[in-house]
Parts: sequence; C-alpha cells; structure tokens
Amino acid sequence: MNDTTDTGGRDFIRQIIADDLASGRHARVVTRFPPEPNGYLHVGHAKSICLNFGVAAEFGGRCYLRLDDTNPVKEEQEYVDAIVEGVRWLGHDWDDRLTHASDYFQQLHDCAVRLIRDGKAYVDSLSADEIREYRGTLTAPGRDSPWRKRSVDENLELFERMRRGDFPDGAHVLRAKIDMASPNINLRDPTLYRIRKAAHQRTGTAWCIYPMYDFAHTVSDAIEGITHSLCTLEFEDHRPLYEWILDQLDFPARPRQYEFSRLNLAYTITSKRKLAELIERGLVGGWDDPRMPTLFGMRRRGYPPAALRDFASRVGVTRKEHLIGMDVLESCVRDELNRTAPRAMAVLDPLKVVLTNYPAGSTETLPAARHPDDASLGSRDLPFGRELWIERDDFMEDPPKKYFRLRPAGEVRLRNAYIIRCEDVVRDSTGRVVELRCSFDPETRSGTGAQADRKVKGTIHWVAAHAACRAEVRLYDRLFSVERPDADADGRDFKSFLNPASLDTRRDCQLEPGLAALPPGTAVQFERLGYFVADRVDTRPDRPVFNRIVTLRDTWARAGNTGG
RNA sequence: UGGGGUGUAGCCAAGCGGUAAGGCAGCGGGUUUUGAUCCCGCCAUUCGUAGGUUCGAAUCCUACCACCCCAGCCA
Repeated sequence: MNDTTDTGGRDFIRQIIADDLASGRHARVVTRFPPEPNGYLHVGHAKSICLNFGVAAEFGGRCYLRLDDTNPVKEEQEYVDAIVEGVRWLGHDWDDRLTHASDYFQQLHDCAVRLIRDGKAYVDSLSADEIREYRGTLTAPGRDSPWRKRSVDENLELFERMRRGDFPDGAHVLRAKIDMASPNINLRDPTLYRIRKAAHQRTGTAWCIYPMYDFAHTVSDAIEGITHSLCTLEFEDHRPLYEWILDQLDFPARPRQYEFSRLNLAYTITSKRKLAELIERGLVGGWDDPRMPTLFGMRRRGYPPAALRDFASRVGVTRKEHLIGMDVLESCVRDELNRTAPRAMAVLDPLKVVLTNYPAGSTETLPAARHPDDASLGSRDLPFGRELWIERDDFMEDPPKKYFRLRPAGEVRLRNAYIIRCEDVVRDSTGRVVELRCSFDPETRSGTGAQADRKVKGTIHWVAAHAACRAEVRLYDRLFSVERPDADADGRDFKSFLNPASLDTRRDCQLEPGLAALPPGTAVQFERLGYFVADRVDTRPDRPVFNRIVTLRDTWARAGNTGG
C-alpha cells in the first residue's frame, strides 16, 4: 500500500469522501450543519459541527450553516442568533453560506405541486388520530387512506386552498403516495406538508403551510448541492424516503445521506427538553451555567474551542453507539490549557503564615515566569512579605507517609520564593489551626545561586497577605453522579441523579494581585490547583470571580489521599 | 412476530484475507522549585458466540446471542 492511497486511520465518512473525490464522482465536497433553532447547541452538536465543517475544510470544500426552521411554533430568532454565535465561537466559518430552510419555502411549495401533478402526492383529510390508526403498526401493514385516490386536479385545488389559508390547522395534510404496506414505516405515505396558522420568525405570515422535516431537508440539500448529507443514526430509516424524494424531482445534484452515531457523554445529558427542565426548575443557573454541556455553558466554564475540536477528533466518527468518558474531554482541555494558559498563584482555603524572622514592615518583589515552557509569555513580579496565605491543605500536623508539604518542624519551598520551616502552630479556642509561625531561609530565594537550589521535599503556592486580592472562586464538578442519568434506571427521574456537589463556591480566596484585572473569559492556571477562568458575566476588577475549568491531574489525590 | 443498525481492552478507536495502530484511563520508572507538564516502559495469543471456507480469518460464509433505532400533522 502506498502513501497516496492509504486511507488508514480515517473515519468511514472521510474515506467515502476521499473516494468520491478520487473517482471524480464529485469535484468538491459540500456539507451542511442543519440545526433546528428551537434550543441551544450542546456538546453533541459540537461533534456534528466539527465533522461537517472539518471535513469541508480538510478536503477544500464548503459547508453551509443551515437553520432548519420549518416549525414556527417551536422556533425563535433568539435561538438562531445563539446558534450562529456558537458555531463561530467553535472556530468555524461559512462565508455567505448561512441559509435557512425557509429561504426555500417557495421552491419547496413548487416541488410539492410537482409531486401532486405527477400523482406522487395527495391531500389527505383524515384527522391526525385517524392517520395514526391507518398507518398500522411495526408488525402490521397500514391501510390506504380513503382520500388516497383523489384526482390530481382535486389535490391541486385543495393544496392551493391549504396554502391560501382556507382551512384550519389539522384539516388536511399533503402526503407522499408511496406504500402503506411498506415494512419501513417512514414510507407509509409520510406527511409532506401541514397547516400551521402561526407566524414564522422569518417569513411572518406569508405561509400557513409548512413542510415537514424529511421533505424540507432533502430538497434543501438538493438545492444547495450538498454532496454528503451527514446525520445521526436515528435517521437511518429515513434514508429510503430521502432517496425517494430525490428520485421524484430532477435536481442536478444528487446528495447522499450518511449516518453516524451521536455523541453520548458520561455524567451528563444532552436532551434539549431535560436541559430546559433543569433551568426551569432553577437547578442550574441557565443555558450558560458552567456545568451545562451546552456550547455556552462550556464557553463560560472556560473550555477552549480548540479543546472541543480536539475532542471531536479524538472521539472519532463511527456507527457504533458509545458512551465517552469525561476524562477524554478533560484531557483535551488540559492539553490545550497546559500549552496556552499563563501560570499564577491563588489560595482557595487560606491559612495564615507569619515569617517570624522576616523584617516587620518590609516587603519585596520576586520575579516569576508566566509559563514554565514558554518564555515568550514573560514574567510577572510577585509581592512578598512577612505575612502570607497558604493553602490549608498544604499543612498537616500528623501527615501520612510520603506527604511532602508542610508539617510541624518541617520544611517546604514556597514556589518562586524561599524555603520556610514551620516552627509553631497557633490554634484558636476550639483547637482549630489558625496560623503557622514559620522561619524563612534568606539564602534560598529562587534563582539566586547555589544555596537557592537547596532541595526540599515539597513546593507549595502562596500569596502575600499585604498585596493579596480577595476573590470568589467557583469549583465545579460533574453535574450528575451517575454515568447515564438519562437511562431512567429503576424508573428514577434524571433529576434525582444530580450531583449535589456540582458547585462549591469559595468566597474568601486570596489571589496574587495581577489576577484582579484579568479580562473576563481569560484562562489561567492556578499552580497546583487547576485551570481557572475569569467568569465572563460576574467578574469585576474590584471583585473577581473565577470558575474552575478543570483540576490538574493529581496523582497524590487519586492514590487515595484526601484533604491535605 | 415487521424493518433498519451495531458488537475489537475499563472507555473510545484503527483494521478492508498475510498474523491486533493510536488515544483516554490505569500501572511502573526518570526529570522537575506545580504531587502538573515532559520522557521512558507495561497494559487484547485475541476481535459477541458456535461452526464453516482458506496454507492463512477480526476481516469471507452460515447459524445463534446481545444491544440500539423506527408506529409526530417534531427534527
């Protein structure tokens, strides 16, 4: 096998496209991402967006962002705007290819008329209940509607009157005339058009009949010259209908539909209905709550769009049902942030340290690199003084074996500063440790020669009390406590699986001063703790608010060690 | 009891008749002023099961098993 024909490692869709391009079946690939503007995009959509836009970019083709707005009673402009913003945030571009199914309402109508003329569609006057009854069941064939034999002229006239608004909702529908006995239920004379006397967010009251998904989607694909129409597995049974519609009309383009499995992420849900329910009941703060698997939730959480793209590519594209662990997503986020996020120090649960041999009233400034592997990020100056804050977890009076942070009479390195030794532990009346009296070794200041490199077991982070900036930090954890909250196990409602500890707000955190003015949405690493982002809605220079994006990998904690 | 799909490691996933890639997780070791990063090494004698074809099968054939999707005038 030679390099130019090697298709190994590519998913089946990319293989098909590569073959179609190589064989000349298509000169250029054209895809589309067709969300319905009835809700917010989530991580599952991100997979589809990255596939459709990604494939077009990789093969030098084009991708349309097409809003599938065929049901005015469920759709809103607000969602259209959010979708557009979300796809752009993910890093994709569509030039002038932002379209709507509603752009094609006239052509869709004309196609419907063409089907009627050809005897391939008819107006049915059965009620919705009757249609269901006539449809048969999974194992029993359906029966023809008594209206199935209407003449072309009568169908034409009725459809025109439907269009004019002569009938109320539900009085008639336009159906394809295929086969009521088909083992594939989608072929049992599927509905093509229904009456909906509702204003559409884009076309207003110009129409009162609206095309159904299968018809609108297929014709839109044909109009836009989509070559590869990629959708999820549940539409597999619709493919014969997709083909049937294309067969009846003579568009120059012949799109083909390919299905792939939708993304399932462990410990969360992606049902629009269920996500909305969490919001309605006040169980989360909104569509952009940092715990939500929505694009806006992940953006506010601080997930970089590049990490989401990496995630989509790591997960791959197949036809197999799967459940992807959060660890994969978090690994992508860490990889990206490790490369790009400046380092800083912050203490989330402050414990006071007084350096008894540090001259009272004096302070100094210590330089510290912003990134250990990227000098181009430069350095910052850290204020240092006699009183410091350290993490309460970084001190233990009676530590377990192999604990190498601070302990009574023990030494530890203060990151970017000096080695200190714990001389005394101060307690309040309840016995709680409230302060550590320590000595520091002036010879060990970071970066100042031989003595400075003295080795000690541990290094901890700190913030100088006199210059610290107080802040609120929100620690997030998985939204649900079970892998498949959606599974309705034991008949339990998904909400009963919510993780009560998914949000832990710390209001008395101490940050190094440079962090106060960080622009909203900026991600940094709080060394030894994790990656954090200045909250894009709540943070203020005088009152910073940070969200924990993800913790650092922590082999100490995962080895079963808790607390300190 | 109809139709359409899917089964490769704990979780994903390559494989396309020539002797099981890679990632995540995990485990061991090295470097380290972040218990991070980085670096090395280990981690499927076996591909849902049982037969068959073949010199040779995860790949082809047969049967069986398990799981998912479909009965909106939603998408």
